[in-house]
Amino acid sequence: MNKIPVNETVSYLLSRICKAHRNRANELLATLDLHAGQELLLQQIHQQEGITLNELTCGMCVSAVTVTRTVERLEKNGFLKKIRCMADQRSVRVYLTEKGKKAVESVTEKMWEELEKETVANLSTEERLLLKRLMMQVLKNLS
Amino acid sequence: MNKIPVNETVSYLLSRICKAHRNRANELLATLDLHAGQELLLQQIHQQEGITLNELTCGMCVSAVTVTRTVERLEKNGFLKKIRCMADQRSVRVYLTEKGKKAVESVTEKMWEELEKETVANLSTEERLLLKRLMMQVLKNLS
DNA sequence: TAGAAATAATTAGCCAGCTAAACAAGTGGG
DNA sequence: CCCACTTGTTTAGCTGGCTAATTATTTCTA
Repeated sequence: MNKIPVNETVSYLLSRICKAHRNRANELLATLDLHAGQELLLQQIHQQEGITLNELTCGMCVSAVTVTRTVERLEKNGFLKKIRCMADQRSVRVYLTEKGKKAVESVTEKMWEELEKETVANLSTEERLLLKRLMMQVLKNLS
Repeated sequence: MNKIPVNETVSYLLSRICKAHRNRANELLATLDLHAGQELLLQQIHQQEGITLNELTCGMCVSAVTVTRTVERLEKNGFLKKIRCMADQRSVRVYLTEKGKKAVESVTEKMWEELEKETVANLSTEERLLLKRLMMQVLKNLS
């Protein structure tokens, strides 16, 4: 490392992209009454009805607290409901409401595809694959 | 777009990397008593003594509220001090303390370089340049 | 010159993220 | 069986992010 200025590093570029990406996601999600991160949680629940908070914590790679609170807010807004598990009283299972199911559909069609389209715009198919490969290496480095 | 599963998109990969990168940054910054984002703010101030909050807002690409609050916390923790500008009573100028100046040095040597090294590990010089180019396109797409 | 418009910062409240600690339930070994 | 240990969730409090509204100051226009 030869003292590259901070603002010319991959890290700096990453933090800038992260912010821009998240902001764009939030813009697209606003029309669905959702916040960045919630949509992925809803999709996880959609893939596994009755998933536990613990499973969500692992699947989302976030802390248990974050899951608890996000789920709380989504329940309050009518997207899901939590039910304590009778087989294991420590566990809470989560189920989508009709509103939640509709939201998941909208997330996929109106939000995620649009976000992805914008994110990889002006990149050829080859460049997209290349970008993915490099990014996977970065993710591996940081995990 | 041919209905790529969400978890195979560049966007999803991005959000995962963002989280991992930010967490790693926070780990490295914890020893310096700083939080992700604060270090870049301190560096901006270091580059321009007496920078205004408004200039920081533009330079950091964040909201004025975020700058106000982060600066508040950094002042409280002794890294900087704010002084209202006499020429324009609306403005606040920010100056690093000795503690703040030392922190900026440490940020560069003990945190940012380490983070960058880990982020681009296992990538050749060519791959790094390529990654930067592709990422710049992504940033441009999202801005 | 006076008042409207613009500007800089702050307040209030919402969000996802985190660590540490606490609480309740479950497990397993002596 | 009993209790130490583990597990799942929640509480408490901190952070950077945001929007909308507010306050004080400055600028601009008629």
